[in-house]
Amino acid sequence: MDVVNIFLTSELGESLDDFVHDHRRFTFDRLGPEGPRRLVEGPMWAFVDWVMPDLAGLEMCRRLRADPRTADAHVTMVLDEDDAEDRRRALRAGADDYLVGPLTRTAVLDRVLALQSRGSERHATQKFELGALVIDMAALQARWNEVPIGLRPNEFRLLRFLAENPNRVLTREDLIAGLGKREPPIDERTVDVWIGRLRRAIKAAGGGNPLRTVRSLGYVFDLG
Amino acid sequence: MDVVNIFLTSELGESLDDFVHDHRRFTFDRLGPEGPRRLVEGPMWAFVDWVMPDLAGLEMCRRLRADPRTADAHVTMVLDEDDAEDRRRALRAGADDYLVGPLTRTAVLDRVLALQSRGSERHATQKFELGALVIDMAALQARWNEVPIGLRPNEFRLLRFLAENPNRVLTREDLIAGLGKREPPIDERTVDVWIGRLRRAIKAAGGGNPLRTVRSLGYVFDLG
DNA sequence: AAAAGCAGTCACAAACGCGTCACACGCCTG
DNA sequence: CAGGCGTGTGACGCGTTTGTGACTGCTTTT
Repeated sequence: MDVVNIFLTSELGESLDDFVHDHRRFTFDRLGPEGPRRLVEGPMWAFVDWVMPDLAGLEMCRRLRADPRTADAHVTMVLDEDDAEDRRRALRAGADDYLVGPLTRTAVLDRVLALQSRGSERHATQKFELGALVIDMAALQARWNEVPIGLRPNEFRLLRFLAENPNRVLTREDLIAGLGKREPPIDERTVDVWIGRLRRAIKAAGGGNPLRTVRSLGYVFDLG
Repeated sequence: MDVVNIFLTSELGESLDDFVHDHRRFTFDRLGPEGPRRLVEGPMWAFVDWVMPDLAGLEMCRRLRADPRTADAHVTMVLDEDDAEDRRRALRAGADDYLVGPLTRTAVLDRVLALQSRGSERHATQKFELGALVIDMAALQARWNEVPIGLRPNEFRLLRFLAENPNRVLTREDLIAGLGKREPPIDERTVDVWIGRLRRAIKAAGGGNPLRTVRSLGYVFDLG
């Protein structure tokens, strides 16, 4: 299930903690002058006050838009009063929406729930997570506990295929076919070398050995 | 001097011909169902009616955003009445701005002149900041730690497209398509030369190398 | 205990992919 | 029209990747 991340510029975040506790799908964080503190996954909403302690709200809006981490967040500006000129400026600065009046708990939740129910289409970046191992299909990169694993193209494909069929013995034939190698027919013993290289790469990144050998049959990606 | 290109969905274009004649800085063209007819250089504005003969205005908005030729145009939607829900939909479909009421000659000119004079307050997609790298779409210039990078047009477009999809492997095919090159079909190996030239230009400005090669797949703009 | 079967590892040659250069073509400018 | 600039392409060379055979050590079978 996707987690919804909400960033706020006001103190309201703390008063929402109980709500977060009850609804684990939500995450709240307060926006500092530099933008979001954490890098998050999933849908994001930002609520930006027109006036902020260290920074004008408009400038914050622009920074959120300029920062690729938050470029596609839904930004709602909070205006003091319903002034047409302010509204225009907010939209121009990159806000998607605005909200008039003080930032209250119900106002935030209403807005988020309303927008969420409207099923916004988001580009779902494919990403596997198998314990400490994360396979990022967009960046074509694998990490073990956030440590990048230096994989060669074939090794990456192999790891991906194994991770897609966890807890299942894959024969050498399966693996060769799974990597789309047809021509010329690959010697099955070559798979052993692939596995060896993949294991070494994972170990070099400080990882364990999720690849178990099943004698006379093949290999398994062990989950848990 | 830059020419300002304006696209319209209504018949208004013809009645603006005299104005164009007097002010050679402006170019008007009517938007067909497929998007702009001509490929133009320089700042672009598009005015899209809420209702269009062959296509819903919202769909046109999305197409303008999706088409790399017009992705950074300033899109203003023309609403029939000031409905909050319509406004929201327009903005979500990619519009930068909206305008209530019929599309008249003065309304168009006012809007364009107002936005143009307001140079600094542009939509956020006009300025990226990725660490030391800043891409200023308005000035069509990139800087590394404030040092301008001498980029040729194609290199600028390439950098822009890469920076818009950070941490994501883009195949040579993606890049060719992303730069809107169709005719004649570009040899994929040409992309290597583009990348090489772009890297050299960045290095010449004292910059690092944010462009990572992913062997046998493509290139990534590395963020952080 | 010997023999056969199986997997891990190494070294190496061939193939592959990429960076780079020089050149040709088209375009605009003076 | 000459010259400069931007750009696409073929060609060359280098480093990396990868499939394979050989050797080794462990396990199972006879």
